[in-house]
Formats: sequence, C-alpha cells, structure tokens
Amino acid sequence: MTDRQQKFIKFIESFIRDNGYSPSIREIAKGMGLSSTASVKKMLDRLADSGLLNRSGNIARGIEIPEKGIPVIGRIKAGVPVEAAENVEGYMKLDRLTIRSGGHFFLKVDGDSMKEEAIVDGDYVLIKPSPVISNGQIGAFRINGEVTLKTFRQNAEGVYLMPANEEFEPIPVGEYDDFEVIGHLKMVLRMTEGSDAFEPA
Amino acid sequence: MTDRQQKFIKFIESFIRDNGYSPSIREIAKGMGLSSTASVKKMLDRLADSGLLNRSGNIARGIEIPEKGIPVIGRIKAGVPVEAAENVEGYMKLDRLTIRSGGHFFLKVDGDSMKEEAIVDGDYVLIKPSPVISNGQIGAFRINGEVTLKTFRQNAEGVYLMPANEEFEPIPVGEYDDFEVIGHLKMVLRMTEGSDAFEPA
DNA sequence: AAAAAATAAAAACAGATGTTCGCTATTTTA
DNA sequence: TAAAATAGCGAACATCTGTTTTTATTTTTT
Repeated sequence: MTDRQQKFIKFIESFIRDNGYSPSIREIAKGMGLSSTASVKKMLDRLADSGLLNRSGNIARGIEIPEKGIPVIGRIKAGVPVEAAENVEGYMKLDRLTIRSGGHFFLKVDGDSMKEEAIVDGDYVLIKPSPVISNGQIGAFRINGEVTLKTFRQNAEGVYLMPANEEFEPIPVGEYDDFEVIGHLKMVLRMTEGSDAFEPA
Repeated sequence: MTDRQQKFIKFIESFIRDNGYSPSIREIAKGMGLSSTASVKKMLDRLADSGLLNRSGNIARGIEIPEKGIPVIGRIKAGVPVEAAENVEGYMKLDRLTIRSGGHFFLKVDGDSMKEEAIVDGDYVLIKPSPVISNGQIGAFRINGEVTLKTFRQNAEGVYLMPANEEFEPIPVGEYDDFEVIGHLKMVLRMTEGSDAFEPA
C-alpha cells in the first residue's frame, strides 16, 4: 500500500468514525484536496481491487473498510518488538458482539463464590439468555428470589447449583419453589483498575 | 415507543448489520411493505424527534441508530424477567476499544501461573504497551527471551516478577540481561466453550 | 529516453435519494 | 362524538451521488 492509499483509507476511516456513515466521493475529494471526482473514483477502484475496502457498487455512501480489530499476539521471538507483524496470530473484534447481541447481557459479579473457576468479585459475565442448560455448564440462575452464577449439576441425587469455592455450599434446587435458568455463561470480562475503556455508561 | 416504531428500528438495524450502510428511504419502504416514501419519511422524522435515531438531514443513507451496547444488569427483583428495563444499570460498548485501540493488543495466556489472580490458561489479556509499570501492577514482560504475564514487584531486595500460584517461583529480574516491560494489564477476557462471538479471525 | 502507469481536472450524464404536496383512511385522544 | 394525531398513497421535484469521457501533467518503469 502506497502512502497515498494509506491517506485515503485514513480519511475514510476517520470520516466514518466521526459521522457514522461513509463519505461521498465528492466529500473524499474535498477532504483530500482534490477538485475532481474522477481521481477519487480511480483510487477507490484500486483500493477495492486490493481488498483494502469494500464497495457495493453504485450505492451512495457504500464504502466499508474491513475492521481488523485488536491484534492477538502469540509466540514472540526474543528481541523482536511485540508489534511485529509476524507475531500477530489474528485479530479480535470486540464489536461483533455488540452488533449481533441477541439479547445477551452482562451481570456484574458480586462475591467470590466462583473463585475456583477464575471468576471473581467485580467481573462482568456475559450471559446468553436461555431456558435450558447442560449438566456441568456455568450459568445464571434465579433461585429463592436471588440471581446467582453457579455451575449446573444434575445427577441421581438431584439438581444442584454448585459454587466453585470451598467456603460455599451447593444449593439443592429441589428445596426451592422459585427456580429459573436465566442463561448460560459465554464470556468473562474483567477490567483492571484505571481501565476506562469499558466503563458501562 | 410504539410497536410500529420498534419495527422500523429493527428493520434499519438489521439492514445496517447486513450491509454495513443504512437503507435508503425506498429500501425501508420496501422492507416495511409500504409503497410511498412519504410515509417512511414521516416515521423517520418522528423517530428522530424522539431521539431513537440520528439523521444528518439530506444525506444519503445517513441514518444512524445510537448503539446502546450490551446491558449491564444489576439487582434483579424476584419474579421480574431479567430483561426488565428497571434492572439495567448501564450499557457496555465493547467496540469503543476497537476504535480507539492505541496499540493495544491481546496476549493469549499460556499456563496457570497467575491463577490466584483469576487469570487462567486460555484467557486473553489486553495489554496496553508501556515501557514503565508501577510496583504491584500486573503486566507483560519479556525476560530471557520469553514473554510472561506477572505482577511487578520492586523492593529493597530487588526487582521480581511474581507469579500468582504457589507452584511457581518469583523471577529475580536482576539475574537476567534480557528484560523489558512490554505493557500493563488492562483487561482480562475469557470465552467459554462454544462461544463463537469472539473467535480471533 | 521512451513507454507505461498513476494522478488530476472539468464537464456531462444517469440514476439514486431525500423532500414536498395534496389527498384519504384509520386510530387515538379529549 | 369531534378533533387531533397517525398512517398511507402517488406523483413531482431538487439534489445528491456515482460513473464516464476527454485531456493534460507527473511519476515510475523499462
């Protein structure tokens, strides 16, 4: 990718970030200091050929720039800066979930009853709503008027909600009238102190 | 918000999700089974008045639906469905980080040396690159040709990288020539089995 | 140095797109 | 029940927007 191409991409990316929709060809021309739309179109065609952006032909403001997301870095060779492209194993797009969130929600974890599962106080757990859950899966449940995160366990002795911490006792579901499977655990997310990126607004 | 308004929003949201750009008024009309663009415009104006969507007037495909993100649910009253609006404490937008990722990257955790900090094998840790780190902070380090996630500890005895697991020994930094602070921990993210939403692509 | 490719301009064109107007039917509110 | 708001249609209009064509200049490649 040439410098010039890079500049086009940057402009389009920041336009989309600022406006929520992509720029028209004339807006790109203006932004790049050009006075002809033809020049812009040629560049866009070339960028599209290279796969650096996607266009749905003839559609107004239909430019899409493929989101790479945040790099996932694996093996790192000694002496090589961690940013080195050769170490990037892939990219993680956190926003995919936001977009296709089919009723998912976060619960903020209160207490350490799932400590042995590496889920601790203050963590956010992403729950996928579902009325059923498999044996051994971790999920969110409503029992006796409270919502709790536990492992679902069902055997000959009955159904239990299992904590993952010696200090807590299994909850015998049979002893309560009020029981509901809310959903099951899909993700655990923990923000460390001073991390402002994910503050729920 | 009326049912009808809800349907408009849903259609527009899914169109944007599918295409990457918002629908034209005629496309909305078609999608909603209407034959006049005027009807659509009226509805869009009303939705915009209510703040349910944003339009930058006269701009083709300029509809934006404010992203709320994923709801964070806190206290939940007995008997109330978890989706109840009154329980939503806020919304978490995961995509904010993607956008403003200033060099952040994920490391996939290998091993259980930070188990006591509730960071386990297979977790993804988000690292903010930085050449410095405070005493007691968890960070990523390169030492002796390997990258490791540890707690940084500095006292009268020297500098150590502390594991959070009895089975591992502190690493005395002074004994190695090759040492570098890569960055510090900002987030821990764990995908549970069968969670396809965050597969690094 | 000559040929090829990239960059750019200006103008014209066609189609896509948002807006407006007049009119009617239905639903909701007072 | 009467008035007001909502929903809808169809047509006409103005603008926005992507495309194409022609020509010229600059840069890169051979």
